Formats: sequence, structure tokens, C-alpha cells
Amino acid sequence: MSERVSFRTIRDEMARRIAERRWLPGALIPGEEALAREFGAARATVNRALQELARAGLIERRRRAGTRVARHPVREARFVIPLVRQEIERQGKSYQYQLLSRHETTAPDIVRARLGLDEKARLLHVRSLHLADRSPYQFEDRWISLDTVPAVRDVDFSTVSPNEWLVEHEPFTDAEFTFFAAAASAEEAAVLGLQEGTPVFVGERITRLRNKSITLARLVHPPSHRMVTQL
Amino acid sequence: MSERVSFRTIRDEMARRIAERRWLPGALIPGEEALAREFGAARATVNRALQELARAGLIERRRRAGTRVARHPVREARFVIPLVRQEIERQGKSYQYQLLSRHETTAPDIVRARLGLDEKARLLHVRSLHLADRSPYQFEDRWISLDTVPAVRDVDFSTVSPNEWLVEHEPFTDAEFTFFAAAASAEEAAVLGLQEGTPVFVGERITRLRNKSITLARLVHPPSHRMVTQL
DNA sequence: CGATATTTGTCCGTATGTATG
DNA sequence: ACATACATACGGACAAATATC
Repeated sequence: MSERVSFRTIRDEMARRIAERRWLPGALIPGEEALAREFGAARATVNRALQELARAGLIERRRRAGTRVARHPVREARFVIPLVRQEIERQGKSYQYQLLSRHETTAPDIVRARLGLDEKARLLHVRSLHLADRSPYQFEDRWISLDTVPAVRDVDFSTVSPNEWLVEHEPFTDAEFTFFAAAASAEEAAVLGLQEGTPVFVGERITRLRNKSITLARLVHPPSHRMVTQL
Repeated sequence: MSERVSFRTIRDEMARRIAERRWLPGALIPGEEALAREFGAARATVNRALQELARAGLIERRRRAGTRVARHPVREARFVIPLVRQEIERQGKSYQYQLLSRHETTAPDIVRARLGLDEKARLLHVRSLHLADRSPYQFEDRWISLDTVPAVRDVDFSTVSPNEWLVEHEPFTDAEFTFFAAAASAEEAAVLGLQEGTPVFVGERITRLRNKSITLARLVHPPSHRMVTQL
């Protein structure tokens, strides 16, 4: 008789009640057991629906205190971090890659500080360019720790970008991203075909394997670049 | 005797096997039933652990085909969309707000197009400034649809920012964010105390309630601004 | 191409753990 | 200390997708 009820149905119905203000911000909503009865589902199913809403920031849950509609929905947006190649190909454009330079060296203080390395640490410095339909899309300026990733000594990066090689060969546990606007340096301007001082969109990425730093990458885009995300 | 095993334990152990390359990219991992036996847990518990890893992008699952370690872990980062005020106060700085202008009008074509409105649509145009420790932090240039949110006619926004008022009073179901770098316009430069043409970090936000557009906001930050996110 | 077997997806009902008012 | 409400575990069942024969 009673048809099965999906946690999605329950989740969406509760989200609707919140959006339509039938459940007001700050208000206590019914307990799991009551909701389970109302929707004709098991408590575990209701729980799953509630968990998703909590994760989305629409409700706040506390043991014993119950579940409330969030007053200031701390919503979080997600954006994917794809390979540059995939990002470009998904736009229906052709992808090209150029290696600009590759040197083993020690790092400038700023780089060492951000990666938490000491003065003697050896790093590989790789500069490269990613193009979409033959025009510059992203200038990648990357430092790779040779202590953490000795294997990169044997990779010449002439055909495979550091981005792609690392994703393929080097697992990481933590990553940190910083995005900001900056004026193109002389070098960045030259590589990207811009005037020096033109606004550029910069993403910096640090990845680590447990405590050990793997790499610091500075990814510079021309001002036409858009970073888009939903919800 | 057999103690209960948490899905977190199982999840973390499997994540470790992937990070340590005991399970290689592209490889098929054991089925849920086998894992349940190995970890001494119920299949539902293993399933929850696997779901979380799949959501994090470490594995890819398909019915009948089984579960594989992702070749190109499409990891997604999350960033929170807080109120500007909270964002500033969390940095230990004092928050100030200034209303710059507030007009009821029709919108320029670009705005109408992005919000999907017709020519006769009435909008409220609000310009305001958010300051951190008395220096300009964000210039907010916002259009609000009066069809969707007639209540804003009665709000003067002299002490409460549109950002805050909308979050508090107007629920939304969808939001879209776009981030990019741009050169400061004459107006933006004047408001933020910059030279015209200085690189600025721009976030554009569109929110909707189901199909109806609520608002389009252009949020302009000085070049010192950093948007940071983890994992 | 169609039937089938396999694997994940999700639900149920129950039981117990845990944080907290 | 206690009751309450959420958190999560178990085992069983069926549904849905799909690789393979």
C-alpha cells in the first residue's frame, strides 16, 4: 500500500517549507520521529534528509535541543578544481601547452616561507603556458619541492604540464586556494600578451601531503577570465 | 565482543589507501560486501563511507561496474558566503556601513538581460559601501527586482545594508557567483579611494527564488583583497 | 538485441551511543 | 542525574542501473 518515500522528496519538501517561510528562521522544527510519522518514512530516512539540509546550511541541529531553521543561512558555494585542459576542452576550445622554463634551484624567501621550507631546500621551478584556441589562457608559475617529490627530477614537462603530471602521480591530502586581482608584471604581461599593469585574475594553490609541502602554483589569467560557481 | 566500527574510521582508512597508492588511480576496489566483511561492519556503514569519498571526488561509483579510484580526482573546494559584516568582524576589524544612493528606476539592458526581466520592470538600485576599520572594503552596487521583492520599497537601507536585509528577509533557492579581475571604473575608484584603472577583485552574485530573479549585486574589492578557501 | 547477473542505491525497523538542556 | 533528541550502527530487503553473455 504505502509507497516508499525517498529522502530526496523529504529533503526537498522541507527545503520548500523553509523557502516559503512556513518554517520561519530560528524556529524549531518537528523532531525526527514526528517527521518520520508525517512523511510515512523510517527515522533513518528523515535523518538523511535533515543531514543534507544541515550540510547545506539551511538548518542547524543540536542534540537534545532539536533542529532549527538557520537565521543566517551560512551557505557555502562549491567550485570544482578541474585540470586546466579539461576546463578548456569543456568550453569546446582546443587546448595547447607550452613549457617556458624548467630549473632546479633554491627558492626565493617568499616561496620558502609559504611552503614552510628551510634555506637549503631544493625546488624545481617550472613556468608554462596553457592556451585555449591558440590564445593564452593561463600562465602557470610553479615551485615543486624536490624533497617531497623527488620523482619530478626525471620529468621534463615538455609535453605534460606540471598540473597534469602532479594530479596523476602525486596524491595530496590538503590544498589551499587564494584568489585575488593584481596588476600584470612585465613577465606575466609578456607571456599573456597583455600590457604591463593590466588587471589579471590570480589563483594561488598550495598542496600538501600530510605535513609535507608538495607545490606552490601561481596561476595567472587575463582579465577576460571568469570563475563561475552555482548555489 | 566485536566493537562497533564507525563509518569515519572506514572512510579515513580507505582515503589513506588511496593516498598511499595501495589502491591505484583507475583501479577497481573491492565491492561493498567484501569491504563490509573486511572491516567487520554492515554494508550500510561501508556504503556511507564510500558515499563520502565519492562526494569528495576520490572515487567514482557506478552500479554494476563497481567502484574505482578516480584518475583525475575532480576535487571541489567550498567557500562560505558570509555576510560582509561577519567577514570583516571575523578578521577582528570594526565594521562600518554607508549608503551612497537609493533609486527606484528601470534597469540598463545589461542588468535586465542578466536578470531575465522585460523592459517595463521596475527595480531598486542601491549603491553602498562596506568599510573595515574605516577603510573601504567592498563597494556594493545592487539591483533588486521590485516585482519579486515589493517589500524593499519600505526599506530605506540607511542603517541596514541590502546584503543583510535580503539575507534576513528574502529566502532564495538558487544563487550564481562569478569572480573576475577588472580595472576600477572612475566611480569605483572614487568610492574605494583608488586610482582609476587599478585592478579590483569583482564578485557578481545573482539570486533567484525558483524562477523569479531577486537581485543582481556587483561587489567590488580593492586589490589587497584575498579570497581564501581550503581543500 | 535481449535476458541476466552483479553491484550500487536506498529504504525499513530496530537498537544503541552520545551530547546536552 | 536524567530525559531528550540527534548520531549512527546493524541486518535485511528491494530497486535501479548496467556489464556481459
